[in-house]
Order: sequence, then structure tokens, then C-alpha cells
Amino acid sequence: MFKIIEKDGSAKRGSFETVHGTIQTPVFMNVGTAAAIKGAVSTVDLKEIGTLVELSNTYHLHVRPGDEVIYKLGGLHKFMNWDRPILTDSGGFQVFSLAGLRKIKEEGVTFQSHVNGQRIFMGPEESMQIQSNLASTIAMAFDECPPSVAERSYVEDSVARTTRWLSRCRTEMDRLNQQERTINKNQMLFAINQGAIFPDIRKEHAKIISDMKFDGYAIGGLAVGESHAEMYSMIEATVPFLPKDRPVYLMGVGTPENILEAVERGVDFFDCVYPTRNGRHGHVYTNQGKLNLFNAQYETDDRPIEEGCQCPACKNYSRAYIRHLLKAKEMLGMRLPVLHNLYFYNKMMEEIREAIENHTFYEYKKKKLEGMKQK
RNA sequence: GGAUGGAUUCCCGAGUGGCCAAAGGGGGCAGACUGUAAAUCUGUUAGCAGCGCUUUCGAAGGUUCGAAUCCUUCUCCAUCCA
Repeated sequence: MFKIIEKDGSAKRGSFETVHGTIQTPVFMNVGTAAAIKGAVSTVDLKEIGTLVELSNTYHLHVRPGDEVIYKLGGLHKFMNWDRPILTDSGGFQVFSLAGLRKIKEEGVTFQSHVNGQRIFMGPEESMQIQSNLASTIAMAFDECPPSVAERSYVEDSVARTTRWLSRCRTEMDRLNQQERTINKNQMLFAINQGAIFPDIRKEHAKIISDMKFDGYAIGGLAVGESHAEMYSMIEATVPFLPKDRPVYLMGVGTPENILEAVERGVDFFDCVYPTRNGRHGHVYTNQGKLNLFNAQYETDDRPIEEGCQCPACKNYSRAYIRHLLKAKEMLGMRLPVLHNLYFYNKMMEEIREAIENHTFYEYKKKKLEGMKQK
């Protein structure tokens, strides 16, 4: 159940009820593809840095350790000791990112495992079965994510196929949720809108999938090479045609700026590898802009990443120390920036929620963006 | 005291007459990354702002149109024999 608590322009402050607790939106889901936040971050750490939702991946967990293994162990929540909501991505993005290792047909996609080269078939039904075994809170529909530069005729065919896949996902998920063996019989399912950078295709697709019964609606296939302006205008072309009583999830986005712009345009859910990947690479977010802790200027910088930050890294360690750890390739050198970045994102979402409630979202956004431009 | 093998750009190390400011690796410096095949990838690393020019391959001389590469002497290092 999605409830809109407050609105500030198109920006929404909402709550989304799930069997694993209520999600306060807008929310940033912390990405842990293989049932782990990369950078040696545990689910115990996630509680400390304010993570509300964890995100894992269907394809990756199917390949290793295998969804049947996780099913036997009682589902993903028990497996990784996390009691808050988990969203599983369907493997649709891997159709895109593992290009070269796959073949797309009407029934589904044949992948070649990146782990051992084994051929794997995944279609809408398989993706739902795997996600049902994983027993995540929210499952994502199985889609194709065409590149933003794809030709119109290809995108039209691809989107039409994604629509057919969506309805097969819906049917299969309904069936699975009624099965006795199913761990989470209330598993929710989000649809995915596609259409590359063609606003009319996006709009038509949004209308069609709105009539199908889904618990939430995602905008996929963005932030894959197109400009920010194009991305924002695709959001604008899509959101108005999605159901008002369902949350909107912008997949894979993005930078703090992207998120602020998207919240303003009515998006509720986000996820992105940036805070984790950038963290591992020594890039950290602050209200004064991004820092690359590898840079020589931090060699003797005794300050925390950000003055006053309450994250585990800033409360205890200096930039100079973290730089040393990074240069020495110590695991802690990746862990501390990741903790900081996720804390930064989670905290920003908290501030966004508060700002919408207080109808000060625009001021908040403006101030945040100006601050971050300093560097 | 004698014999042999070495000394290369920040480090290791290739190069045995011109295509060499010199391979490759490391280190350094910087950049990229948006539903994670990412602890990954890219650029750069003698000087000058440049076609280019100037200084570099232990040191000093020499041979040659041309030398990191050949010759002479010296210095230092390693191993072996006394």
C-alpha cells in the first residue's frame, strides 16, 4: 500500500507498506548485487548508516550461489541476516550489460554465465521463479533495457516484447504467490517502463502498463549514455501517465543531483552503484562536492571526510588515514568511503523527506546543489 | 692479489651502432565509472608552451656521418679463486 503523506510541487513524501516494514519515500536503495554491499559492508553496518532498503540481483544470485540454495536456507532475508525490505532486480539489466554473452528471443534470453561460461536461459517465468525462491520483498519484472542510442524501430519492437513479458511476469508471480512452498506469499511486483529516449514510446508504454496490476512502476533504460537533459525529459514524459497510487522507481539513478531533479519530477525510489563503486575507488561525497581521497593534497589532511558527519568513517578517521589505506590497498580503505557515501545518500534522502514535509524542497534542493558545486 | 659478471630514465628491468627520451612491470600523478562480469579501466610519468630543441643509459676520454650499444682508463657492486 502506497500512501502519499505530503506533496511539494510534484515531489512526494510517501510511505510504502511491505511485509518487511514500511518504506519511507523518497528512498535510496543500497545496492548489494550479490547479496552483499561491496566493500566489506555487512547488514549490521547497514543498520548503523540508515539503510532502509537493500537491493540484490536475480541473475547474479541465480548463477551463484543458486536461488535453490537460498530457498533451502529460508530466503534472502535469513541468508544475509537483513529484516528490512529487499528489492531484487530481475536480471533484465544484465540483458543489456552482458551484451555479447546473450541472445534475445520471444521466450526469453539465453545468457552465458560470466562465472563459468555455462548457458543459462532466463525468461519472465524463470526470473519470477528465481525471485520467488529468493523471497525478496519486491520483485522486478523481467524486461529488456535497450541502449539509449537504439534506433526507433528496434526500440518499438523491444518495448512491445517487454510489455508481453510484463504480463507473463504478472501471471507467473500470481501463481507463485499462491503456492504452498512459497516463502513470501505477499511478494510484490514492479513493472518497468522502457522506450529509450523517445517520449511518445515512453508515454504509450506507461499508459499500457498502468492498466496492468502492479505494485509499483519503474522507469528503466535511463542513465545509460544519454544526456541529463534527455533523462529528465524522459521522466517528465513518463511519470504523469503512471498510476498516482503507486510508487515510481527510477532504476539505476544516480548522482545526488540526478536524485534531487528526479524527486522534483515525482520519483519515489532510487538505486545506484555510485556510492559503493565510487567509494571503493576513493571518491567520497560531501556537501562541498566530491573528493578523490587518492589525491596527493590529502596526504597530511587531518580532517574527517566531512566536518560534522556522523558516519562511522568521519566519527573516527581522517582523510590522510583513509588515503593511506587506499594507497596501501587495505580493505578498510574501501570500506570507510563506502560507509560514508551510503550514509551521505541515506541522510540526503532523509533530508529530502523532511524538506517535502515542510514544503521547503525547492530551497533545500537549491542549497544542496549550490554547496556541492563548490568543488 | 687474481678471475668473471654487472652498473639503464623514481625503483626493478629490456635494449648490444641509426626505427631510442629508450620495451615491460612497479611506484607516482591525474581521470573515468549511473537497475555492479568493476578492489576495475584509461591517460600520464627527463626539461621547455610548441613542428622541434636541450640534457639523459656509473665517470672521463676515444672510434664513427651517427654510441645506452664498439674501444681505453677509472670508480663502485656481485660471485668465485688465493
